[in-house]
Amino acid sequence: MTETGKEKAITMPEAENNTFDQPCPIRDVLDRIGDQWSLLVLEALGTGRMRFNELGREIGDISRQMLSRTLRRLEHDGLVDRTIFAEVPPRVEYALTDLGRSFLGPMQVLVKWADDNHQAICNARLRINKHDGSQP
Amino acid sequence: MTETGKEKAITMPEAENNTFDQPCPIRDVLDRIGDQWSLLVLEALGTGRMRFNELGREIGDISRQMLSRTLRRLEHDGLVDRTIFAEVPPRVEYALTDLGRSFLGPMQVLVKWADDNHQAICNARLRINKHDGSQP
DNA sequence: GCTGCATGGTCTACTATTTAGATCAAGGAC
DNA sequence: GTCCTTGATCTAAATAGTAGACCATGCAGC
Repeated sequence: MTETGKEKAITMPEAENNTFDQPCPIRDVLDRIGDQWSLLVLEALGTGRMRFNELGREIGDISRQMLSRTLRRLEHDGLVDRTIFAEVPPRVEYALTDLGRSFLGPMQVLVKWADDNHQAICNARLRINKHDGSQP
Repeated sequence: MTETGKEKAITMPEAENNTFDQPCPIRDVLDRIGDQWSLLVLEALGTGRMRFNELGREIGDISRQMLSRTLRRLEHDGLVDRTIFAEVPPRVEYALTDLGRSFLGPMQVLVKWADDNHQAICNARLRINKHDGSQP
């Protein structure tokens, strides 16, 4: 079950879904950036170019595989640029492209909302929502 | 090995993480709305109040379990309001709260970006990114 | 009177994704 | 010679998500 001959996304990172049969572009784009890590990676890169492990340290709790995969996807989508320096030990730097930078604005709006409404959300969470069907 | 600082108790819907030891509110909020489904649910509810199955049909490919879980979480976070009508067959309607509605603006910005840049992303995807170590 | 349908979920069994940790390659420090 | 560094990748195990069966309830049809 674990290593059966199914070549899925783990074994073939290159063979991602390239067919754009998504009816709506929003859905298509949200499928990519709406995951756990992409926003965080883009936010981290918003502060400037970074190396792989530096990025991992900045985000804190991302596994190397997911960092690698997320970066590859963002690069593939044209949001992130990857530069390899032929040094030893190897150095690889990641930076936002123009397209990637254009995303910072919308993301900042989102982050601002999160910041502004964090307290309200905390309050809602602390209020025990008992749905015992209290019908007046 | 068991729990090293990061507990995301999604497996236990009742016992959600109520401790706010997240250093940054952005991270805390993004952990909730930055998943596959929350955005889509909020977007769907943005058009008006809806019943459970209606919502599922609108989104299309969400499992009932995830829809239920996502709605419960959004309700718990105070973004969505749940109204049960004591009828048979049972009727449950979901609607955005004021807090939930306040999120529509930021989301629209995001959706607009997705819409505007969908083509650029498609172009980037179609361009085969071969990283054969071509250093300048 | 009994069966079947509709709704809003939940439970279970399976599948897919994510993680943790080992490993790799290659040059430099010791 | 041995170990350290970096940027990954591979494997095995844990976790998250899916599809579909199932539940309760009142009414329509037989």
